[in-house]
Amino acid sequence: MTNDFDDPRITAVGLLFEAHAGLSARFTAQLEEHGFSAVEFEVITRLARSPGNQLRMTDLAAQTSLSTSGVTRVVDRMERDGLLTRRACPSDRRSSYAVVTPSGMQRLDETLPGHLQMIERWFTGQLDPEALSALLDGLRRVRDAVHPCATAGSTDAVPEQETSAGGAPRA
Amino acid sequence: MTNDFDDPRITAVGLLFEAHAGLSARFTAQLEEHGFSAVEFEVITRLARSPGNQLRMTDLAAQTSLSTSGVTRVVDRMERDGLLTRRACPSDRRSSYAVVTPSGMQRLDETLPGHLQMIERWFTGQLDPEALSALLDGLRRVRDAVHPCATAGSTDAVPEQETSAGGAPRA
DNA sequence: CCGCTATAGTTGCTTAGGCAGTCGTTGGGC
DNA sequence: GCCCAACGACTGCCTAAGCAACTATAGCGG
Repeated sequence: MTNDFDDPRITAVGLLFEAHAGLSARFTAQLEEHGFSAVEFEVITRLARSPGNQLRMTDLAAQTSLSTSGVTRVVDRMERDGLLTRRACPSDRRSSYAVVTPSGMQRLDETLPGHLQMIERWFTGQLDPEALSALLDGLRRVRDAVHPCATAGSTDAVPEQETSAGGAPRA
Repeated sequence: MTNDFDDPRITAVGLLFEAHAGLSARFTAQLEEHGFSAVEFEVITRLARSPGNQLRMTDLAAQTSLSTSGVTRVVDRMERDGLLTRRACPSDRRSSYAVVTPSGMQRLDETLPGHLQMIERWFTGQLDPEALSALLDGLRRVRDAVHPCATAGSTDAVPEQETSAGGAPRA
């Protein structure tokens, strides 16, 4: 059999993907304790850090890796659960906003500290500061290269904010 | 609003997840040109690098991040497409092997060079050697920490092989 | 040797999410 | 002011995949 499967490039990808999968699993477990799926948590987080705790559906789709129909459905669920509300956009009657409800903010506040602990425990705390920053530098380079322009979202509205989870200002 | 959302830990995770998402998207596009989904490619790769180009269904489930029922269905599809076959396990009549067919190997051989190019183009080639190895070191540390023991798979059969995509021997 | 528990694989049911098509809205060209 | 292409959101239909239930086998204890 061809041994191309042992190529170091494959190994590298394997490492990245497994680290991602492992972290995802840990996070998912903790988030579920608070009634969030990973997607829901991402959605509510993106909303919560946006001005007015709201975003237009399309922009939300751009910032998450969901399609617009995916966003419609997630917001449906979260609205049903009382975490979000839809609000009509006054300036464009086609658009609507997804807004975090007080109850949603509360759930998020309850969830966040634990989530940060998980990140520290399984990710950032695993490395000494310089190793961590080397890792992040590398990731940033890769991220910028593959940047699907998907995560950037609402690009014309906030051109320089990049990803906002890995935005230039502090990353 | 609480500004915990700007926490550098969140940023770090964002970076890792976005790099992953971006690479996934690139790879998926290229793999689809050869008729593979990402999952199918992972499955056939794991099989192809196993002795005899085969694995028991359970071991395959352990090595991929699929459940056993997930594996059943993927193998169903790939068998239907002529890429794999099921073979009864002589020593345990409950088990069955998934085996890569010659046709499957051929498709894989056609796909692999392009895939390696994609990896190089979007990932490993983005960094100079030392930055890359720093990145990989960091990822390995994280991966080992979160190691879900899922990707390790067939642990009792091949205890030291780790993940085989990021195995110790060469990673 | 018999039965009991654990294991391998499959299947029914359910949910998530994508694509493509629809409907209402907008804004530019004339 | 009118028309039409583009856009935002939503819905129908489909596939993927997980959980739990089920079947068949294995291997151990008595």
